[in-house]
Amino acid sequence: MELAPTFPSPTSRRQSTVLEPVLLLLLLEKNGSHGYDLANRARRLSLTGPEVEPSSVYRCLRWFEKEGLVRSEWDNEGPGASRRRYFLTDLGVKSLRLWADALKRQRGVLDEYLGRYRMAIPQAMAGRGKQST
Amino acid sequence: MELAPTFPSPTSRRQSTVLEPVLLLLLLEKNGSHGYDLANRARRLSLTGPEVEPSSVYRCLRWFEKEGLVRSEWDNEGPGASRRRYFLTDLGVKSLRLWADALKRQRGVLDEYLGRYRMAIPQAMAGRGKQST
DNA sequence: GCATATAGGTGTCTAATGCACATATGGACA
DNA sequence: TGTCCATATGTGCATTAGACACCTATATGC
Repeated sequence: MELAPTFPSPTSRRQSTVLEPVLLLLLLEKNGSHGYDLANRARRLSLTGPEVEPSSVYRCLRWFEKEGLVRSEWDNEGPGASRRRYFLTDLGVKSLRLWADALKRQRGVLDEYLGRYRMAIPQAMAGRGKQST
Repeated sequence: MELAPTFPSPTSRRQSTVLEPVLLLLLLEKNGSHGYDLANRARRLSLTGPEVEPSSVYRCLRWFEKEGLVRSEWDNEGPGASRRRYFLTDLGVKSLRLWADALKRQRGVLDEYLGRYRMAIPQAMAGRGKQST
């Protein structure tokens, strides 16, 4: 548990609870991506801050493959170390669709949350002596 | 990790990673709430489905108190078992404000995610033979 | 030779939390 | 009286995610 998301964070270091839908979308956008590239592109879409652990990405991708959401193949072409390229399966696309539906609902809840927050916070500010920020 | 949020969920049962801001807002809306009531009201604002474990709520509230985000007092008035009433402290309000800021950013990321999803999904549907739904 | 960027991992420990279970009060009802 | 249910608050255990440290390998620049 965290005091607040971007706080000095007392003990916890929990990161992306929502890596899965991000990786699935990035694969939909560019099928055949490899882990290192996905880890870099995931930062822009990360719901929990711009930090994305590459090791978490690799593990997630292996889990995807075990569950049949992606298949992979080695790519030894080009310079540098070999890349393992990942490709979405039909099941992967289906999973992504379910994730997207859930995230739409989440956005609805988020809107309700923020609306209620805006309704409730002014009184609290007044009642406690108008703290700044 | 989950295949998808509302899937038959193979192994995991992870619930609300975002209980904290919900409870803080509910306390702002009705200061002096008790855990059982918060658990019921939290279902409407839960980002991960309508299930909210009361035990998680109680544990979260005790953690809040330990961290100084709330203070509590026993209420033996009225019928039934005693309630422990919780009151936000200034630190609790501050934490809520930080959470709200983070959730605003999250909604921005969510918007980008859903926009990119809508851009990318039609091609995938066409390329794979227009699956239904 | 050595650092750095790219690329892909494993091992381990901690924190979150779902589930089962324990406790107590008071009302309904037979 | 006894039993059941709703309210109300918790604890203990086992599973799980994930942060961090660490390891390997290739190619390029200095």
